[in-house]
Amino acid sequence: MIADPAARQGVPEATVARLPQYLRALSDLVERGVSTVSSEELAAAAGVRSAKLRRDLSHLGSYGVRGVGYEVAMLAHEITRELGLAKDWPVAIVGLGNLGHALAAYLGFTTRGFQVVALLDRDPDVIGEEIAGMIVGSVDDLERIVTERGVAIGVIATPAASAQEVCNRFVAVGVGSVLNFAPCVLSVPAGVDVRKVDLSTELQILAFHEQRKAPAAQERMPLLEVAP
Amino acid sequence: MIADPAARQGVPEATVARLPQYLRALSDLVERGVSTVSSEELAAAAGVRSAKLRRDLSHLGSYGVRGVGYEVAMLAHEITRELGLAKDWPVAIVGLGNLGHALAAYLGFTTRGFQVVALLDRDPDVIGEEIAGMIVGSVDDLERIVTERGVAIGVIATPAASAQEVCNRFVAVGVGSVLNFAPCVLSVPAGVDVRKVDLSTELQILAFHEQRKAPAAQERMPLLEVAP
DNA sequence: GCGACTTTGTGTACCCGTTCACAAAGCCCT
DNA sequence: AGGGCTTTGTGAACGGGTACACAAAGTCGC
Repeated sequence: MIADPAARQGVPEATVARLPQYLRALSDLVERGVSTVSSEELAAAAGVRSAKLRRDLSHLGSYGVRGVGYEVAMLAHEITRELGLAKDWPVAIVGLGNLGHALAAYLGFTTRGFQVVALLDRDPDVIGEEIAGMIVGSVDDLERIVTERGVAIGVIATPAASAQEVCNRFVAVGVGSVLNFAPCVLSVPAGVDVRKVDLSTELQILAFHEQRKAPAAQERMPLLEVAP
Repeated sequence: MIADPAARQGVPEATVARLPQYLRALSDLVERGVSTVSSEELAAAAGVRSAKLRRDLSHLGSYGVRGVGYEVAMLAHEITRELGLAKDWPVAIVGLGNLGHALAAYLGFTTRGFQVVALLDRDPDVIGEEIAGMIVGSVDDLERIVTERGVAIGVIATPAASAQEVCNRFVAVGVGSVLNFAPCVLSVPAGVDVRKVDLSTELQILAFHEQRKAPAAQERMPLLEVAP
């Protein structure tokens, strides 16, 4: 029942990327009133192999009891803390077209660990509009608002042409993490994290695999023969 | 100037995931009228190292001329073909809340290689609405519409509770690739591809890194000292 | 026509992450 | 109290992907 004495340097990036999934699965279990879960069960709920789950959790410390499993509430708490979600992070969203609108609604209601504290757009028709209980401000005030409200994470949902400029302004006033929905690469100084979500990229990857499957009449591909 | 004689078995998954970015960078170059590009330049535009770019392209075949670089239009064409985007893939979107709405608008106008051929929802208030030039149909007609219109790629933007059911129905009528925006894991039979896009997961990963940076008053972390 | 220069394509070494398989460790039942 | 059962945590082997560095291959100037 010792906490985490020495495991505190360096959780692998691949593990970090899966922690949110584990956390979601654990939340489901909490709601269903389950108090204990084995690595096998939790792994199934999160869509991974149990060995991988155990390896991942071992990087956080040694929660879990041999012969029994993990205590759901306690593990959820530990992952929450590890991810830095014990308190809410102030988030600003720039660009409130269709996508920005959806993001504002989604983050405003669904997600724990974050609080949308600013919605900013360039279009005068959009400025002043109320979305998810918050008034859209002008992107001209970005620096002031970000500073005042202590924004640490910026979400960019503008067209690609504006994304780099918005990003630069975010970084200049101390935003350390950027989530980019614009279809372009952003340059940032070292120490700033950028993650990119790109719908067409995902679809194109699917298209690649789909093409391999369908024996469409465009190329010979005697890759493998399946019994008919 | 030989095409691709033997390189046709097995492009690594990591390479496939980057091809869309290369394609986008190449499209930008085409618009700017650039006709030739070196691996160094293209890599910079796509945000990767040149060695990685060359290794990736070598998996497609040997386009590119030593001492000169790659012909932009030709390389773009080859990547397009490799990704299976030579023709448009018919796509269906299920769930037209805020996010589905944004996706429909985005795919309807921006993206090449795909054509939205069906918008489906369960809510009678949404059915019949026009979004991006297309009328929303009833999810009850999913099987008929998907079959009639030859949908190969399904996009799920429903609440998590409905996602698995929609997915099952997609798979049952032959949809081979699913893009899932619902925050849950989907079970599919072998041979079906699922990709997941999850906004809160991305934010949580950023929060993790942000927590490591900010010397917030919650844990000792003398990770690195920067000159003030 | 040839030499110098540029840039690709790749052999090689390395590193991160995954998987296997099992010993260590705790609980439960008798 | 102790043996057997269950499940964790991890050493070790493996595999895919990345980075380095350079030889092969082509262009351009003279």
